[in-house]
Amino acid sequence: MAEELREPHASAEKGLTVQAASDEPIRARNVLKILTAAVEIFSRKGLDGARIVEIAKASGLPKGNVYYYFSSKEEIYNAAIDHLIHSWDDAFRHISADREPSDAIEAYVRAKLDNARENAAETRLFANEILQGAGHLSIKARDHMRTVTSEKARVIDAWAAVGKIEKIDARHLFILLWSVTQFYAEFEALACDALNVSELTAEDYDMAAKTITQTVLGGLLSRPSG
Amino acid sequence: MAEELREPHASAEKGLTVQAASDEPIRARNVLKILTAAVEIFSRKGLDGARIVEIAKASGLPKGNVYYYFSSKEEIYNAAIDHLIHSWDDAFRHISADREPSDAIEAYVRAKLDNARENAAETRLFANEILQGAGHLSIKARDHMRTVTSEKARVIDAWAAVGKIEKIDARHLFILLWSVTQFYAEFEALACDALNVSELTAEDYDMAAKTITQTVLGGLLSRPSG
DNA sequence: AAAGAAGTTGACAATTTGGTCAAGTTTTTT
DNA sequence: AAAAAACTTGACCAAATTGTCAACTTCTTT
Repeated sequence: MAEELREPHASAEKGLTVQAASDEPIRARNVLKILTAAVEIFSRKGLDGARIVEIAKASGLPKGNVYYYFSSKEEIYNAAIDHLIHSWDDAFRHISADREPSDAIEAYVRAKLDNARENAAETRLFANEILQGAGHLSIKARDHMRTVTSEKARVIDAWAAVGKIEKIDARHLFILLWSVTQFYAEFEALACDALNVSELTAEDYDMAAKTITQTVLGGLLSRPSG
Repeated sequence: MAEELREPHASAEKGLTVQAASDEPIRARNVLKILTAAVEIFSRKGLDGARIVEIAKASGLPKGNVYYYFSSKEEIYNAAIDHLIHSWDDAFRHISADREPSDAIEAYVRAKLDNARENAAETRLFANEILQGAGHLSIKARDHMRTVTSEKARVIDAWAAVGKIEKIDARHLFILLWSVTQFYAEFEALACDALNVSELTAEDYDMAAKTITQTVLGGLLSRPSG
C-alpha cells in the first residue's frame, strides 16, 4: 500500500451544489459547473441521450477534467437528480392547516410557478426522470414524497371537514396543481404556441397564477348572482 | 443502368400505421411493428437516447430488416411523431359553441383522459418531444395546433360573453386541462406515488375525471349554501 | 522555497452504435 | 414453373462514445 492514496472521485458529498466557494473552492466551483451543465443537458436528452462531451463543453471544462470529479456519466446523473426533491416539496409548506384555503392554495400555486420559472432546467430534469419511469429516484426520496403527500392530503380533508372547501379527492387535486404549475417550464414550447407568444414572460406566469387560482378556487360556472 | 432498380426505402407513406393488412400486407404489418416498438422506446428515451437495436428487438425484427423499411433512426422518429397531432386535437371537438359548457368540458376531460390511458406511449412520446424543444414537430403541425387553440379559445370567450361561465383566460385554461389530463400517462410513476397505488386502474382514471371536472367547473370554495 | 497534494489536459484504448450489404429466402407476377 | 420483385438476415464497417492515463501545471502546506 502507501503507493496511491489520492481519492479523486469523492463526487457530490453533502450540499456541494448549494453553496459555492468556502473551504474547497476549486472542487466546489468545478463540481457546480459540471452539475449545472449536466442538469441542462440531461433535462433535454435524458441519461442515455446526453453525451458527456456535451456536458463537458457546456461546463467549459475538458472531458478528462469531468472524469476527475465524477467516475461515470451515471454518477453525474444521480448527483444531479439527488437534490431535486427538496425544491419539489418546498412549495408544499404553504399547504398548512392553520391558513385559509384560498390563501394557502394561491401561495402554493405562486411558489410552484416561481420555482418552475427560476429552475426550469431542474423542473425539466425531474419530468424527464419520471417519464423514463423514475428508475433513478431513490426509494427514500419516493417514500418521502409519498409521506409528504399523504400529510398534506389530510390538510385538505380537514378543510373540507369543517366546510371551508368542497369535498374533494385531495390526491387528485394535488396532481392537478402539480401538473399545471410545472407545465409552463416543462413544455414551454407548447405553452408558447398556446399563448401565441415567442417566449414566456413574467406577465405570462402572473396570468397563469391568476387563471389557475381563479379556476381552482372559484370554478368556471357562474355563481348564482343576486 | 438497368442493373438495380429496386427502391427499398419507401417508408411511411400515407397512413401506414392506421390500417394494417390490405394491399401490402407484409410491409404494412412490419412497418406497424416497427413504429409501435419505436413509439414505446422513443417515448421513454427520446431520439438520441433510443438505440435502434432496442427498437428492433422490441419489434421482433432483426436490425437489418428495420433498415429495409426505414433509412435512418431519425426517419423512424419522424414517422412516429407525425400522427401524434391528430389524437391531440381530436378531443378538442367537444369544445363547441352549441354545447353547454359543463357538458362540453366534462366530455373533453374524459376524452383526453381516455386517450391518454389508451395511448400512453404516444402521449409520453409527445411529451418527450416537447420537453426536448419540439424541434421535430413540423411548422405545419404547430401552426395547426395554434389555429385550433385560437379557434377553441373563441368558444370559451363566447360562453363567458353570454354569462354561461366566468370570465377567464381561455388559453391558460386549456393549458390547465391539457397538463392534468396528460399527467396520468406521462408521469404515471409519480401519479401512483401520489395516489398510493402500484398501478393506475380504470377507477383511478374515473376518479381523476370526476375530481378535475368538479374542481374546474364548480371550484373548491364552498358555494354560499342556503 | 521545497515538497506534496490537487487539478489539468490531450492523446489513447475499448466498446458501442448507426448504418451497409451481399447472399439468401419467400412471395408475387406472368 | 420460371422470372421478377419483395423480403430476410447476419456479418461487416466506420464513426461516435465512454472511460483511462501519464505527463504536466497550479495550488497548498510547512
